[in-house]
Amino acid sequence: MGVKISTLIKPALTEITLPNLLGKKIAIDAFNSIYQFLATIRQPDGTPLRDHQGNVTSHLSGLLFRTLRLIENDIKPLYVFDGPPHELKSQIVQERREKREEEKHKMLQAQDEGDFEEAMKHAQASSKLTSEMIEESKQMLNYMGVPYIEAPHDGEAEAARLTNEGLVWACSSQDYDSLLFGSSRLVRNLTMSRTRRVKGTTIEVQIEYYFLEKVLNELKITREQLIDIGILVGVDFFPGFKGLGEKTAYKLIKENGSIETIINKGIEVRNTPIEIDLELLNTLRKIFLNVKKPDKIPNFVWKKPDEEKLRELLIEQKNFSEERVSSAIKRLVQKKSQKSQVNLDRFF
DNA sequence: GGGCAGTT
DNA sequence: AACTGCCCC
Repeated sequence: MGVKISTLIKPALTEITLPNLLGKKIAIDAFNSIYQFLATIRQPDGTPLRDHQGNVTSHLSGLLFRTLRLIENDIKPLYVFDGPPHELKSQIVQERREKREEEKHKMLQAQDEGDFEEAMKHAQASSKLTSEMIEESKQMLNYMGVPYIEAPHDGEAEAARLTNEGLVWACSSQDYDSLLFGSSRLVRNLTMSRTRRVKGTTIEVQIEYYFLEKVLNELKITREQLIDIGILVGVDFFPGFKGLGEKTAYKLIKENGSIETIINKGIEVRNTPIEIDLELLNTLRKIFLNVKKPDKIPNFVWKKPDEEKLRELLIEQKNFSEERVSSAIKRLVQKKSQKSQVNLDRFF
């Protein structure tokens, strides 16, 4: 659950395709990506893919084939995992845990009643990434020869830092938080652009590219003000204010400049004055503005896959079909076809 | 989400 | 070649 500013920053959106990212290193928010696979790769009644022992394997299937797709398009993925969370995040995490429990009940109920569509909805909302899933994802990436790092704290913060240090070209996540962390470039929907079926209707899914400078120029605000907007609507470290969405938050910041002014003027939203402890406000801003550097500079390389280990993990342990794994490995090892460079100078 | 085969 | 539907584990 990232910061809800999608409508606000839409005017700064640039649509791109995979060939536009040819040769680029991309820091992928691992947690966000793996969670997405776990939530979406399911049978029509909401049941995820499982191995013979009943362990969920949806995340591995998604991660394997997505990563493969990127490599085939000459994109260099680097997965960034979350490190220990900030103490302010724990509270929000607890709330999400409770919400998941509720959703699980609703899913089981819907399955009993035979309402598969309803079951699917709640199955997705009750998805939980376990530490085992994280560990085996790392292991598989290792065998694939794809690098990953663990962030000092927030994965998106580290991905933003890597982008701004020039160690990768952009970061990729479905959430917009990396922009608050100052990332100059954010890529969303990092997948083959194609039509997808959502609730009976087909929609075109395009890769989205956001350039922070363009976002700030369009909105005519500073990054500090973008962070204030985030705090008002809610971020991973603070729930925001009830009834205060992105439109109102933008209007308030545009008119008043900062949260302090809003507080001082005693501005009310839905008959409730906006109040936040100034020390907390300062702490929240610092989380986004002073991203901690890791103790040692991350060193990442893309290697040849370990075919034997990959086969052992996926075929023997996770019961993937031999044919699928063999073809995946073949694609992984094969010298990538030379793709024509698509000039994007006018955007970048 | 992505592979793949069957269809137009 | 584009599109649809089913399956993957």
